[in-house]
Amino acid sequence: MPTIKPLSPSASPAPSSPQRGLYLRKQDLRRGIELLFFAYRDFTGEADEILSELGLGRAHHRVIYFVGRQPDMTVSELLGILKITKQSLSRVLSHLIDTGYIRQTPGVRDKRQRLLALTDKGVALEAKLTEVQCRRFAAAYSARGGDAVDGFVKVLSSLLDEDMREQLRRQYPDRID
Amino acid sequence: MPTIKPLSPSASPAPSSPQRGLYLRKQDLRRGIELLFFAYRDFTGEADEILSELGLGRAHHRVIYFVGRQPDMTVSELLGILKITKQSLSRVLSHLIDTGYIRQTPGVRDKRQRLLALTDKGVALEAKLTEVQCRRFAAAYSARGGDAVDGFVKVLSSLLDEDMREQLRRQYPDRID
DNA sequence: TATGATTGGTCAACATAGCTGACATAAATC
DNA sequence: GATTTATGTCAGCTATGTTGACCAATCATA
Repeated sequence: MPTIKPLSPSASPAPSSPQRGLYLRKQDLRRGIELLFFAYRDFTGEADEILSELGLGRAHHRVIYFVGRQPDMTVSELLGILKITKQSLSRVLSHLIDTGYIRQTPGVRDKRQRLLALTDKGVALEAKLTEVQCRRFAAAYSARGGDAVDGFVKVLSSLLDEDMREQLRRQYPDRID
Repeated sequence: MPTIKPLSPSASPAPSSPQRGLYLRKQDLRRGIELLFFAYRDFTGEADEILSELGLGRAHHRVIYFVGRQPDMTVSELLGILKITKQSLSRVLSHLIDTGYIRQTPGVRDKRQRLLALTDKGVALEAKLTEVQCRRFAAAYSARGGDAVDGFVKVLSSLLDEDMREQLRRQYPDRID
């Protein structure tokens, strides 16, 4: 059983020390980096398993997730969220349309647009995937409480690129940040 | 500034409290899911750019990072952390050895082992990459303060698979969790 | 109305980074 | 001596990203 050894010992002052910026020591920053990596990997793991049984991957999940979140979104909007090329999206999106998870309808205001929405089959899969991920988040949130959740959200949003923060600010106008 | 919604009462509420889990609403959980996705993507973006100029990818970064963190680790240990196949690791690791970022020395206790360590060139790259990532974390941590950092770390660690949490508990014996 | 910009799609080729399976070698262990 | 362990390697497959070129329908406007 491989294990990770502790980082080299430090002066390790008391965690409750009033010293400002104590959490900015190199090893604390590295701990954050590592936690983000491991947490992201574990977080996506469960959904990945469900998806692979259906012959789908994480890229399909992202499309299903965001289309489910905002029905009748345009391809442009989706590209703007995912920040991948339209060729990459096309491969995945075409497959989801062919296999009946997503349907397209021409835009009303602008007939060039293809408005994306989940089919019933898509809704069912989205619900299943979001449920396992929400369950993990709910467990973590419950275990740590509202103040921790608040800090979690704050720090994550500060890790974003500035333009992404702006984008999310518009998306969640009533939330902290 | 938009109104900040009270996410929860400060101290652990009674399980029967009507305010319990206010932050467990579906939309708050989805916000967490999305933030984690966007933050992870943005977080890795900067390092990815540096790497691509050197003809390296994120997989190389992970190897360099963890070898730098724990010099003379074995291949098995690295596999246990990364949780990829040895064939996947081999491709990346061989390249890093060929290009002089990592060196191998036979184990002393067990001569089958190949102990991995960074060369000077590897140390320099690791420092550069870790520096940009630490800078981003330091900015986020400073902006939000110690309580937020504390919550961030707590929630992230609760998002981990149980075996991973156990592994990290051994790694950071003196930290919260 | 003619022109140019926008929205979306497609084909081809390529790179990275995961995977499985089979097999090899040296060293440790029983 | 036989078996297990640590590591490496070959071959091939898959998923998901990239560039570049090009096309069609529609919209906006000079």
